Amino acid sequence: MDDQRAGRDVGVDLAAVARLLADGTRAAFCLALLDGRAWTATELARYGGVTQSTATSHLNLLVGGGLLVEERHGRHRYLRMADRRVFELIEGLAELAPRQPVRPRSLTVASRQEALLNARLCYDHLAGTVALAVKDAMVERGLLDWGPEPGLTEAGAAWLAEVGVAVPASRRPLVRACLDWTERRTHLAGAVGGALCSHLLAAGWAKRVGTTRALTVTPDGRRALHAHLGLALDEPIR
Amino acid sequence: MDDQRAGRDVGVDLAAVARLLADGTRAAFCLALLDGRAWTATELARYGGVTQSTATSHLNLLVGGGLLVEERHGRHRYLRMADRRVFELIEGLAELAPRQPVRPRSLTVASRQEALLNARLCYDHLAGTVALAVKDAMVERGLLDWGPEPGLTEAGAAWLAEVGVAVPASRRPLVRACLDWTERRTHLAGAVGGALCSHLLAAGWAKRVGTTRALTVTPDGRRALHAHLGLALDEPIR
DNA sequence: AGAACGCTTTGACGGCCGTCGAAGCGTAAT
DNA sequence: ATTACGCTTCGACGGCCGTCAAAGCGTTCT
Repeated sequence: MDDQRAGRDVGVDLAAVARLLADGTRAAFCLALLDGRAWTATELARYGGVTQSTATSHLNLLVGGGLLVEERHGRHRYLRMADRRVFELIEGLAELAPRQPVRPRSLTVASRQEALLNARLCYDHLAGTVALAVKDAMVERGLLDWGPEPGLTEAGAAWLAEVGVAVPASRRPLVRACLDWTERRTHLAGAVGGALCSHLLAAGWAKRVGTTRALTVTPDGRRALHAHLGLALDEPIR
Repeated sequence: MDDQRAGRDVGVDLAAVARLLADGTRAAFCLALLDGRAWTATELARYGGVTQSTATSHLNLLVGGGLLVEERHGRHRYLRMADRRVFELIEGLAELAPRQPVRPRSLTVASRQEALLNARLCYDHLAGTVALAVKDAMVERGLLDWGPEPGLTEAGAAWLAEVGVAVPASRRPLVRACLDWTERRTHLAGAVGGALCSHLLAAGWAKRVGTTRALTVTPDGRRALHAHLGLALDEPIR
């Protein structure tokens, strides 16, 4: 009997899916897409540090394997996660993955990494540990509902007005939960998240680090967050 | 700038874990180990259709990567899943994996493991033909959603309460699809699967056969399954 | 003591696949 | 029309890794 090869005849090809994520570049793409947004092929190529041709072949594989879905608009190819199950798969992998304490090649790179983990832009809102702290504090104070369907409370609306955050009216949902790929928790997105982040920058409470997506909270910002949210942020390690 | 390679410096090495499962032989090993038992290296080699030396190197990788744990007893090397997270990872992969049509198994092989095929423990829940029958009946009665994203319906929650199954609250997903390596189909896992199985044993509806993973459904159990699910189980062939 | 068994090590072979540059194609901007 | 841009295709290179046979080591059986 060729029952000997039974293991290879299993009706499900696990390895085919795993192989899609077994490459560093493709894994990096998926980690980037964990933010739930749609990225263009070029953005992903740059993020992964590969040429466009390389990115194209990777993206073909990921789309063909059903992990990503694409939308063509003009000369752009937008890519996003196909399914909630894919999010969960990536999360499961991340849980078991070895954490490499990021090997700093230079001090500037190291501090930039630090800043990225601490606070950064995710689309148009705040991400990183600071974002999580802000969200937690807002939930704590009853400004946000953070159940299965996140929303802004009345107290939250009043608080925004008091702080001076104007939320532009749009069809965009007020509050959304965005998954953070460094912390693997959700932070505040949606119209409120965007407006709050704009205010942080406009009021000089946070500044962008160079041209990257990294942010630093200014001393003014720390004072303001403490005053309005009772938040005590540590000095960034420099 | 070397911000270009930002995606590669993320502190989590997803690809390292995925690479462990990206090989057909290693994937076959993991599918075999999905039954929660400890297999010897030789059993796995035979199951995967490779030589012992090949199996050794694969097992070293899987143990080194933290997916499996080993126990040495005399000249035997026993291997089993390291963690519940590993089970869930494999299940998650199986959900997304391409399905190949199952080719019919020979009668001799089919009758050989009749007892195991009928009902057995898979990790902490029920597996085998009985498990499939239970799952199918639950889906039939609208107690479970069994689409791409399996879930418990309201009727399902009510049914559990009526039957007397208490599902402990945890971060664990309520309902999961677990791949059955004998049937090549998915059965009920997750918190509900575990709780249901506990109840079967606690209520005397099923009993373990000796110290193995095999189960028999008691007459009481058959009556109960018929009453609650309209399930007509045949007498076990023995 | 001797034989059988389970597993590991070593070395060599072969194939798969990720990478790039260059050229090509279609869309959008000027 | 012309240019720029985003993406794809092609061909070639190179490295990684899964595979086996054979020899070796330690344990258990007779």
